[in-house]
Amino acid sequence: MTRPTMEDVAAAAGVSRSLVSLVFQDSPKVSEASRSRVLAEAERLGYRPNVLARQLASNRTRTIGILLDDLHNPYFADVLDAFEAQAESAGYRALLANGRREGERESEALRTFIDHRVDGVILASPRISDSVLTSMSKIAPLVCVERRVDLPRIDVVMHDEQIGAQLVVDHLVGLGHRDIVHIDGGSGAGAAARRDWFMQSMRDAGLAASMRVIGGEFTELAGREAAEQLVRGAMPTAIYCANDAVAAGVAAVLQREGISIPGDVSLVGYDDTMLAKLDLLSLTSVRQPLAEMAKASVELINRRIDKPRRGADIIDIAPTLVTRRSTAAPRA
Amino acid sequence: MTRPTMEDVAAAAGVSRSLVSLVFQDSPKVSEASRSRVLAEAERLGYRPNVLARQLASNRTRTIGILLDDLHNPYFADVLDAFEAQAESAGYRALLANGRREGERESEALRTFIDHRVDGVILASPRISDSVLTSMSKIAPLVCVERRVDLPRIDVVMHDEQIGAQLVVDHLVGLGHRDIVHIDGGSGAGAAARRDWFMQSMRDAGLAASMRVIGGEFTELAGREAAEQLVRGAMPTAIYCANDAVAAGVAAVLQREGISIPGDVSLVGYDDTMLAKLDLLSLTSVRQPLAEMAKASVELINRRIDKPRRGADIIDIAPTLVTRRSTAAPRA
DNA sequence: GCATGCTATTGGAGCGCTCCAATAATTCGC
DNA sequence: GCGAATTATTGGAGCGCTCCAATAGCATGC
Repeated sequence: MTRPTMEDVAAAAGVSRSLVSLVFQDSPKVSEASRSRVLAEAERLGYRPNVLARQLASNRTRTIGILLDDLHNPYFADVLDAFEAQAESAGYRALLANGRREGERESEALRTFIDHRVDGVILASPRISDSVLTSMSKIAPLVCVERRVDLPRIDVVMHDEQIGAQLVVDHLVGLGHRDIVHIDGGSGAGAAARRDWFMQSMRDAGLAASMRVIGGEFTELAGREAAEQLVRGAMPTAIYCANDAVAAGVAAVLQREGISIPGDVSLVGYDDTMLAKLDLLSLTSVRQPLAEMAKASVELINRRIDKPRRGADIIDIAPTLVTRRSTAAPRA
Repeated sequence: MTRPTMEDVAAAAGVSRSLVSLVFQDSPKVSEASRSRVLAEAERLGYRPNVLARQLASNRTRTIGILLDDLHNPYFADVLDAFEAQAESAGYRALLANGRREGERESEALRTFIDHRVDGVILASPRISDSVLTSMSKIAPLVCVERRVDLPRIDVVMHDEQIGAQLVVDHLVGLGHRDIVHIDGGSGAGAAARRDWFMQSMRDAGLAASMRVIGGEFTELAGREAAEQLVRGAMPTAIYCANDAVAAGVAAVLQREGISIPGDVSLVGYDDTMLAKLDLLSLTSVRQPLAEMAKASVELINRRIDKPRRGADIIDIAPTLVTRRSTAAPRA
């Protein structure tokens, strides 16, 4: 299993190793004749450049690390798609890691990225402590997505929670709902902002009196528990959930109780994941502008590579609402 | 952002670079005094070994590539968990890649792994052509999971489809079902085996006459289409789906038609993904023995590193059935 | 025909590490 | 207390590449 090196290709093509190197760097100052001869020999020998050696010599890996909090959450599969595509179109290779919802594991993965000399790291909803983030940010450019850190050299990309809340409330109020409950994400990342903007939007709509918030978490189980509570007490006409998983839990309880969606209650989720698209749920949900967020993130990394000591940027991008069958006008 | 090297640590600790190298390899032949001095200086300088240089010099990366067909399918998140954990406990680092259900992309990702000199690659349900597999297998050890290739040097790990089918049929027949429909996975990987063993199990149960198969695919949409067909024709008492996504599609149609699960029809899925666990579905499903499969895969890679020219192994591992609320005795 | 300015090619140093053979320091038996 | 055996440390070559300064080749202009 010993593989050919540049030296071998050079010898076969009757040129120097340097020339072969230039060919594989797509250098314009190689004659057409040499280029094609080298490529032909490389092909014949089955030569592929050794990325490790290349990276070591050039001190540039052209690789971005993408750290995802939880690959079990279908939302992160969407995040991955968008970010991987952006990294690639900017000429980077993407390395993935799975944080499994533990700050400790995430820190470990971040260190692994740094050991591999990635040019930058994108952290999606990270749980890593500020102190680890700070020390790592001195070594490589870091971008936090969907977590609003306030640290000297770390850029942040968010989707605009205020607009998300407004879209939901406007949609529901437009349909005629007044009695709206929000099941929140508890202490999860972004949960507080989501809840606060819901309340603000309700107040703006003049519905401060009829708004309610139930404590939850970003899980299906939390959705079931919150729904049990509602079923036993006063049902609203619409339920706005912290994410799609919560909405799935709510739907399960409502179905069991014979409460129809959207006939009796309208249901709204957040993140527009695969769950929302299931025909079983067909859930109205807020879609994050992942493509734009990804684009902004990669640009921020490029900017920080050029200018490492720049102050931190915070970028907010507007989400959209995807309406499906889970919302309708309330019963008259 | 210039980082300290071994040389710097050696100078600071007053020893040679070789000694520092030995310390970071956990060599037993370093005196306790030197070891602690070196580690202290490394810590003080914030030194971390350059993985690239290490890998280049040692010609061993201690890294395994894990190639997943589709990160949007929650099944692969489970696969990832199991395989990543196994790789790590065997002392490997795991690199991930997302094939996005396209053979071409998967080939590209496989090449990237190979360029990075991974010690081996685990391919989960790959769509890569046999010719690419063959040529890559000459460069690095490859293990195919859940795809039964028959190529000289490529080991295969499968879960046992025959047992899976038997578990399902035995469970349903045990509950009293006789009229059972299978919605198959069409041309998807493993679909044929799943269908064939269903038919065989039905025959073994003496139900050859009442078994039915409907053509489908491994998607929710396919499940809805198949269910529409059943609703318009003769409903069975139990439906066994090629995977959980298909079952979710079936459930959506049945719910809309007011057909109760499991009151009117029992429903069984496959893969025991997050979908099956949703309370909304609470789906009886076949669970693949991912931990064992992962363990076997890593062992096969180790064996092939030691003995590259070994014949190909095929390993089958028995799945289990997870029963939930979607199955019950048929109406009398 | 010869300096001039090109462009195409080359050799060598160096990236940060590992590994090996050689050397230095320590321990042990008697 | 001395050589042998053992243990700890070192220098140097080499992994496969990039990058730079130096050189070779070659058409121009006069």
